[in-house]
Parts: sequence; structure tokens; C-alpha cells
Amino acid sequence: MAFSIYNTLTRKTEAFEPVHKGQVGMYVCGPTVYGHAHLGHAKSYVSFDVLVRWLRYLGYDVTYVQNITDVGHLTDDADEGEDKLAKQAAREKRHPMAIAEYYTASYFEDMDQLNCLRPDISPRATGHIPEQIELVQTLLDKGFAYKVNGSVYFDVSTFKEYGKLSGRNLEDMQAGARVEINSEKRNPADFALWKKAEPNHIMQWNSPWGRGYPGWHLECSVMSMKYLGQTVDIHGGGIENQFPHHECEIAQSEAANGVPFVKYWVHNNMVTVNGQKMGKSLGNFILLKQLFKGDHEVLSRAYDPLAVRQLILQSHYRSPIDFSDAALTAAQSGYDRITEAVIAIRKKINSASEGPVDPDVVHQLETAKARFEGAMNDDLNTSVALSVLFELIKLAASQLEKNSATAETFKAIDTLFCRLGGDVLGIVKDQYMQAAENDDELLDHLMQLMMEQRQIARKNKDFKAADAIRDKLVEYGVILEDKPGGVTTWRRK
RNA sequence: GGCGGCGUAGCCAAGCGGCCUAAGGCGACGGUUUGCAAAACCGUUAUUCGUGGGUUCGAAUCCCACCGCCGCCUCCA
Repeated sequence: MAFSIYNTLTRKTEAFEPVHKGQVGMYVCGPTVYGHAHLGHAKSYVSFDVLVRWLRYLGYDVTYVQNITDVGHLTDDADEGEDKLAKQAAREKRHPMAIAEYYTASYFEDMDQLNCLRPDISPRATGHIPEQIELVQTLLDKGFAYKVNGSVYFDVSTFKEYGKLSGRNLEDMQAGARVEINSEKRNPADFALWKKAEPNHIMQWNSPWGRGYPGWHLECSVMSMKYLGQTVDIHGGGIENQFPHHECEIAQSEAANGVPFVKYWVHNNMVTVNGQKMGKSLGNFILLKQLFKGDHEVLSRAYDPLAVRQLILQSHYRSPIDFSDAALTAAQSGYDRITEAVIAIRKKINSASEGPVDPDVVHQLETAKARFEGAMNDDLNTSVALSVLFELIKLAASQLEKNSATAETFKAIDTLFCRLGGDVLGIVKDQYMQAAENDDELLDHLMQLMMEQRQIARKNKDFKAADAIRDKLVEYGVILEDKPGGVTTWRRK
């Protein structure tokens, strides 16, 4: 089965065929860097990360572009709204570019934690002002735009297909309740391509129309075209950007080029926290940094970034996901189970006997792989793909029980875990740091001593003393585990 | 007002006309193991898919109505 993906433009799941055979150009709307990344960013970028990983797994040569918006879109479409970056800059008493730099670094740090692959290109909006001016000029020359008082607007009445992505038409929109504040526009639906800057506006550039700054839909069109061509295979973003952002991108790009701007529009759904929209005023606005540290009042503990990733992958990218402490805890438990199983398998590779791979295991691995691929090909059904990983754990467990299982068999299982769970889903790591190996020798020796003392107590049936040692260690975050054969191991809680 | 989505076991969630007497995860319970635990492993946990109609040989899956929830339509991932 070939890869199919839901295309918002056609409202159908379509067989995926890139414009150029074997090559995929993918553009995803990136963050506006005026604050730390939050849960919404996590869902969005993990979803698109898996899409990129899946396309690469299928053998496509993918160029993944994700912009960094470092010139604030306006906080308000009307006219005098502030630039979000400038606003944050004023709050922090720093230059807007310093704000952009700081939060860009923060963003990549968080995405790295979530194991999202870096985009091939992360173009900055401010680095593409000349190209944006060029596009505005082209639209003016072709009669799709008009100048008013140093600003330039796109004239939506000249673009017949305006509304095709979001399923809106101009009449409906004009009947809507939105108040028209900007009297410069000919039509309320017209949108700014270039805005005249007031002298106190920090971020501004020279243009043929005077000092100003670009409109908020322009950068994506320009950078997508520059790096991926006039027609890009995939353009991704949050569903809330479908209108007006993506609709406007289509209008300005297709008006200028006369060719389709995007072949497949892919939108991911949003997140809620405890069943409600995440909002700063609702007290449920969670930053990724808070999540990873457990530093938020709705969280009972810190969560492993990859457990968060797993939670995201447990539901479909087009479904909304509700983050709650309970959901995170459940995902963390599931994630821990996968991790522990993989570690156990890898230990066995070193200790198991030599020999060929069990043919029965080979068969089961092939079945699992086929099921995984089928699920991913069906519009990225990561939930089912993940369930295959748990089936693999079951298979591994049955082999771990057997003394006859060979090292090659474990190697084969591990390889599939790495491929599907690692390369594609990004939740299985190549290497795991074992707590014990990390600690210095002294700690090891001390633990050894404690365990010996406890062993003596147990031999003497002095369980009171034995339990006292164990309980005290739990307080210090250390868990003792008595294994068959009188062996005791320890690990951190 | 316009657009879109959702309602499946205690919780999360896949399935979207027959393979469904419905994946998988979490939790719970029972077992193996243990001095007792923990962990791990094995097993059990929805004859039923918000409610009521309809279409069909056949529906969780299609249609209609109703109830409930959510998102977008302002920048937002």
C-alpha cells in the first residue's frame, strides 16, 4: 500500500505523489519566537517530525523547511496593533532581535528534547525582506494589490479562488460580525502585504512605498518559494492557521506565480489542557520547560520529553489531544515499559548464545513490520503504529524467558525496535544511560555495602532490619529489587 | 451568525459498511516470583460503540433527528 495523506484542500485522503519523483519539498509554519514553546508547539512539531521521518523511511529525499518568525506579526489585524516581538522586547527591556535570538535557541532546545529532527533550513523572516518586497511589487504589477498611504493591500476580489482552502466565501465573511476598523481597505477581507511603519515602530525597513514592515502572511509564501520552488509538495501548520493565514498565502502566491502553491495541505489539530483550551488566563498554559521539570501547578511530577512525545503519538494528528496529568502519567508508564524492554533486549544480545535467528521470530517481526507500515501509510496512524511496538515487547518478553533464544534473535528484535520505534516514531533511543553506570565508584561501593548488610539481616531472618534499610533507601530515591537466586539490584526511583 | 470536529470499557485511544462477540496503552483484579515487597512476566477486564429512528442481507462505521462536548472564524502550533 502506498502512502496516503489527508489533504485539507480537497478534504480527502489522497495517495501521496510528489511533484518530482523521489523528492519531497515540505514547508511547515514555524514559531513566532517571542516566548518559550508550549504544549501546542509540541503536538504540532512532533506530528510533522513524524511525517518527515516517515517520508524518509519510505525513501524520499525530503527537504524540510520550517521558518522562524522573528518579526512580529501584529497582535491585531486592524492597524495599530503592536508587534508581538516588540511587545515582548519592551517587557524584557531588550532589543527585539535579542528576544528572537533567545527564544529561537530555547525553541530548538525544547524540540531537541522531544527528539524532533532539525529542519534542513530554518529561514528567518527578517532575513528575507528583499524577497518579500519583490513579491509585493509583483502583485502590484499584476494588479492584485493596491497602495494606500504607504501600505499595500492584497485585493481579494481579484483572486477568484479566495476561500478554497477554508471553505469560505467573501459574501459570508462580509455578513460576519467582524467590525471593520481599517478604512484603508477596499474590502474588509483584503489583507496587508506591506504596512507603513510609524516612527516609533522598531522593526522597519526601506521599501519602494516608504519605511515599513511586511504583512503577516508574506514570509511563508516567500520562503517556501525561495527554498522549495513555486509549488511545494506539502505545506503544514496548525489547523487554526487554515484561515486566514494559509488562505492568504495561497492567494498571494498563486496570484503572483499562476501555478498551484501547495499540492498537499496538512493541518494538525490543537491541544486542550484538562479539557479546556490552553490559555494564559485559564491557568492551564503549560510550557515545555515546565513540563519537563514538573514545574506547574497542574502537574504532579516531571515528565520525560519522550513520554510526552509518546502521548502525542498515541492519538491521531488530526484529532485534538487533551493533556492532563493523568494522561501524562499513563504515557510515562507506557514509555518506561518500552524503554525497559529495549534495555533488557540489548543486555541479552551480549549474554545470549550464538546461533541463527529463530525463523518463527523472523516471521513475527515481518508481520509486525507490515502492520506498522500499513498503519503509517494510512494517513499516519501513529496510534496503531505504536501498538505494534507493544506487540514487539510481548514477543521480546517471550524470547527473554527462553534460555535457547540466540543473540542474533535479540539483535533482530532490537533492529526493528530501532527502525520503527527509533527512526520513525523517535521514542526508542540508540543508547540509554544506565543510572548505575553513571554514578561514581564510591556510590556503587556504598550501595554494595548496604545490600550486603541487608542480605546478612535477611539470612538471620531479621526482616525488621532488612526492611528498615530498604525503606530508608526509598526515601533517598533508591529502590532495591530482590531477584531470584538471592541477587539484589538497585536503581534510582 | 459562518466553518469544522468529537461522543467507543474506570481513564486515554484505534477502528469508519462484513476479518469487530471492537487494536493498543494506563489503571484495576487474579496468577507466577518473593520472608514481605518492588519490578518483570502471564491472564482477566466493552455481545457493545451518546440517544432515537432509517438505509442495508449486514452498521461503531452510511443517512436523519435529538442530546452533550470542543475548536476555528482576532495573533496563536
